[in-house]
Amino acid sequence: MKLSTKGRYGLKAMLDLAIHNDQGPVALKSIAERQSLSENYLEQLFAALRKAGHVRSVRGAQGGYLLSKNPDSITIGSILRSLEGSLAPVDCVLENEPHKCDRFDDCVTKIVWEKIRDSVNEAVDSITLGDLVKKSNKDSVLY
Amino acid sequence: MKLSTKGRYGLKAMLDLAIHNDQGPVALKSIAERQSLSENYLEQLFAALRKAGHVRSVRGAQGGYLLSKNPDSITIGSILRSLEGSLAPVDCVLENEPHKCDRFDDCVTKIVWEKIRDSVNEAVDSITLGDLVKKSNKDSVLY
DNA sequence: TGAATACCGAGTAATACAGTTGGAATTGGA
DNA sequence: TCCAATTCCAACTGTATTACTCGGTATTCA
Repeated sequence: MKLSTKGRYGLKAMLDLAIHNDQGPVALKSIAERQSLSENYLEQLFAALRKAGHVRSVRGAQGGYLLSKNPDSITIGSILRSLEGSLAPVDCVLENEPHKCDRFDDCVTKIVWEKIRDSVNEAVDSITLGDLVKKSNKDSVLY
Repeated sequence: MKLSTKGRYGLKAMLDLAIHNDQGPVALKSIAERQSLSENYLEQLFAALRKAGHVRSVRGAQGGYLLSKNPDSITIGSILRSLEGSLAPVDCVLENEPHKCDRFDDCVTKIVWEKIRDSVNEAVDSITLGDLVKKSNKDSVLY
């Protein structure tokens, strides 16, 4: 039940971006340096975040990434799901296209998986990127 | 954020055991056959379940496993945690010994990880094995 | 024009997962 | 008393996933 580095690094990077967003496009290089992450790896994560509509890019010199929405309207859940895929604990209760097994209709353990899925989604959808920005100390590198 | 087969198979097996528990020791072979699982693999899972105090074993011919407690007092959470380890989404918010990073005290994303951890634990601890037994159709193999 | 950037696809080393294998110890029943 | 059925245990192994790296192209600002 561990999150992969995609979700962990991606959220850190999005928070970094949100904090520096008002200073024009933020280059991945600067995020990578501040957060001690691989710039090359961040490229992959931002490709997914861009496809999900969370960020938009500015190419060329002095380019970088900008949030495409207000931080208050970006939930942590939408960020994590765009990077990790569904947060469902097993494939048979995927939100969109559940991978049905032959016992699907009579499965009792499914109750458990659905409850986990729903409570995780509820938890991460109840926090926005804006919430985290407000809680971080903008003058510090520590967040 | 997927559960491994340990948690999935282990819960299935525990439910199977709970349903057949009143008929004396249940051999892993029979659980494996009913649930289409590897008997050898189940051995590993039951070693963990035994150490956690959920089942007790009877060795020798006609031996097998028995629940060591009433199904109503075994939470799904305690089963899953004994098989999967902590259900925390990242190591820095492990319940017992958090793996602290150098930004631990000022970390904002930690808020998210703690919330996920707590809501997963709450979800799985609110269901007992007894609840699942009551919901399964004992006459059917389908559960 | 050149440096700085995003963009893209493929390659790779390390790790974790999902078992298998071979045996030893125990016990009930023929 | 011995055999078959079972738990118990510790390696071993193939496969898949993760967490990146690498090399190159496209774009844009100064």
